[in-house]
Amino acid sequence: MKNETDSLRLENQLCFPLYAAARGVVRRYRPHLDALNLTYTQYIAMMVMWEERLCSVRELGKRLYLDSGTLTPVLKSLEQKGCVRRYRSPEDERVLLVELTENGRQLREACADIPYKVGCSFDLSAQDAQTLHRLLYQILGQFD
Amino acid sequence: MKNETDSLRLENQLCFPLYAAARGVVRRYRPHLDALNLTYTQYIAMMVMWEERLCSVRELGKRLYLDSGTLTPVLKSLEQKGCVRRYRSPEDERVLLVELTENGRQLREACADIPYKVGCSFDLSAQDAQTLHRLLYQILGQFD
DNA sequence: TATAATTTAATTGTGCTCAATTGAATCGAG
DNA sequence: CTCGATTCAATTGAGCACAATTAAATTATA
Repeated sequence: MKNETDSLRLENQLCFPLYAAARGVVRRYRPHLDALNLTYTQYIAMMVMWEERLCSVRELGKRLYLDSGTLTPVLKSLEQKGCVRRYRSPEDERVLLVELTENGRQLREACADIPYKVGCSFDLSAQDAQTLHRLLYQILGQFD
Repeated sequence: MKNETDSLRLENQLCFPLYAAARGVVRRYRPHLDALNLTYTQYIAMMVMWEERLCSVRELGKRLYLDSGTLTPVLKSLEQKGCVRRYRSPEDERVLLVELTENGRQLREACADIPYKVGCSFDLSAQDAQTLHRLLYQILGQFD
């Protein structure tokens, strides 16, 4: 039987373990990404670029649930590293297109084993991972 | 049958929905916390204080999976608002003790309905919430 | 067509996260 | 007791998250 006291206990919140686990998992990626001179946000942005090759900032933001305030500096940094090109769409000058470069494409091979390595570092059964995946996307679906 | 191509797809990662869902959930708290002039990090710090009343920065950090670089400014801000007091332990001057004030205690009542309100805004069955909770703590347990 | 509304990305400012470093206090081995 | 190691919090610097604002381009409407 829950009351106000229980509801404000840290361990009864969903937000807390969610937030802490997310940061912890990102921390596990860091050593692998450091070696490739990538931040985590740059990495997930590149994941979209590997799938799309050409993509507007807006589309990228929708996929990643991030706005231009976050993406603009991330994409500028990726451009400086030569992973993407950025240019205004000729059809609509408001739209900034981001395009994968050959350099960026090659980075994908270097990243190929990261998910496996990080995945192995977690003691989570395939069944549990799948359940977690499903529940997270169920939550994410409510942010559209 | 998975290959490198699949493993680097955004939607096959666990890290991505975890991170995005965590931020989305925190965003749902924001309007409620804004009304009380609290940030999310201040809020979870207060949750520990409501449970402990007196707690070192180190213990707080262990509970929240945060270090002093994050906590120091958060706790200073909470002190300025009059929610906690901070003072060095007489037994060990290295240790900074954080103590709940009467003001801080009263804040708890004002926060009492936040978990319920936020919880209601998610379409997640009690069963699913419990499963998610279990899986997240299973992951968190690997960060100790 | 003129202008009002909308869309898009960039910018700005505040706060969080984290790694690395610093400095003080304490502890432990000799 | 002394010196080196450890512990603890604070600080610093880099990068991310996000709300709010700005400016330009486009679209819709009167």
